[in-house]
Amino acid sequence: MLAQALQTRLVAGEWPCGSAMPSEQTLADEHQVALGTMRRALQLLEERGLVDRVHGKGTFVRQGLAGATMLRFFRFGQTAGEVPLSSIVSCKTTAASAEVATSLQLPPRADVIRLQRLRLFDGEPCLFEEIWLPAHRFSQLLKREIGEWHNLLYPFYAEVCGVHVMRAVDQISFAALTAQQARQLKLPAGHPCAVVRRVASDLQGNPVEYRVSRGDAYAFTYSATIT
Amino acid sequence: MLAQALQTRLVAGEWPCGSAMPSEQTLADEHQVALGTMRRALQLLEERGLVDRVHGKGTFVRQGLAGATMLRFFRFGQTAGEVPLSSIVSCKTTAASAEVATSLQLPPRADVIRLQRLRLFDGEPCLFEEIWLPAHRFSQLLKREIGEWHNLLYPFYAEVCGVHVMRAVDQISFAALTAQQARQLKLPAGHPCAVVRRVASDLQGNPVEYRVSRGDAYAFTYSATIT
DNA sequence: AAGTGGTCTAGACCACTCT
DNA sequence: GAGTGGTCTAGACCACTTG
Repeated sequence: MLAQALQTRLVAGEWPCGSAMPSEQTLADEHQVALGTMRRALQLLEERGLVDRVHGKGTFVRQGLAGATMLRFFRFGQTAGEVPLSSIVSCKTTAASAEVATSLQLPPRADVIRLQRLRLFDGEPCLFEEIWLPAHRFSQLLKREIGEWHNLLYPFYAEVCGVHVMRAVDQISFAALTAQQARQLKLPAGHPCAVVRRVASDLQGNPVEYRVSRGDAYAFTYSATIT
Repeated sequence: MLAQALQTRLVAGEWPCGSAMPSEQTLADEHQVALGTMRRALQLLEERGLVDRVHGKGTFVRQGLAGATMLRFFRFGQTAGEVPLSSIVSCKTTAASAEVATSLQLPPRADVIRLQRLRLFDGEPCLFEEIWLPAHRFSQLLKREIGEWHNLLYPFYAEVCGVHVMRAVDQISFAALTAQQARQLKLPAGHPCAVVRRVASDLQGNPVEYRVSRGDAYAFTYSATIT
């Protein structure tokens, strides 16, 4: 398939994230196919979320996810598009647990960076996040002061470590808060909470972040459409 | 847009649910466009979930949803594809509450059929459902004995009332069980439960069913992908 | 004005399904 | 073998963006 050949070139990094690809005609010539065929292949890449096509401008390699997407699961009263403040609770390098190693496709007890982060709305804690990152790809992160970190991590990963998050899979379940989690969220221990386990991946499909977010179950909301 | 013109013919009921549409060439002639143009229009209709295209056979108007889809939100130990048994708890005609009338786009206090249904796995109750249907479209339902009802309601709606459910929007939240709900599910009152509010619509986009399903929050699971 | 993607044409050939 | 959708070609013209 032509689209697959194009995707291989793209994933190999031939065109940097955010840059414009060659025009349809140029690519068609390079692959020695008709223009219409190349158009169809590029449309497939757009459907797969790998590129953005803009009429009159060109075809661009996607930049990556913005990162404010966790709040689509909760209603805390924030207005649309508003990003809650973040507070890094802890940040240290450690050995991956079995759960973390499996999720990140790392060998057992591999080095990972472990973050704990609290997200605040109106000064009140609303989300408690634990985040694990493969140490070998994120070492640059530790050279930055905590105060320099952005509220949105994904663009920060791209800027500091060159890691572009292109895709995330969220697994939602439900549990009771432990005493430690409850303390962070200023809720009683045992309070019901929604748990979102996320594995984020880069363009090559390699997992680059494992994140577990917890928030008040009664603030949870989500909509899904079946067709 | 050509696809819109085709969709209008389809929604008007020109080709019955499940039947084959005319071939690409025939449709292209009817609309006086080139074959390739009609192909793309049909591909759009397939992306919108209105038709199924089968290589070598033809293009078919979609039958509607099967209906076993509520269990994609829960893990009760059932094996894949297995449909849990249903037990109708009550069935009566009543006046729509504000919530129900709004969801079904009916005038206030319009006549609706109200069902209560328990879904069972291994003899144990796992889901409690309340279902409201517009009385004017589902009057045939009341002429059937409860024992004749199928476990899957959507194909039953189609068979008995000619109503084909093509699309459903699920709104998920969490709450505590009321005493009555808890009794049905054999759980303690106040136990956390996942609530799925569903509005199901037909081909024309008219809402035809409003359903609220409740199950043990600790059995809840769902996966979503962000791109 | 030049370059881009979006739509459309009028064919050709291939792969699949059914009788 | 007849009929279907799937892929591809080699153009034409239009709409949008930028210098």
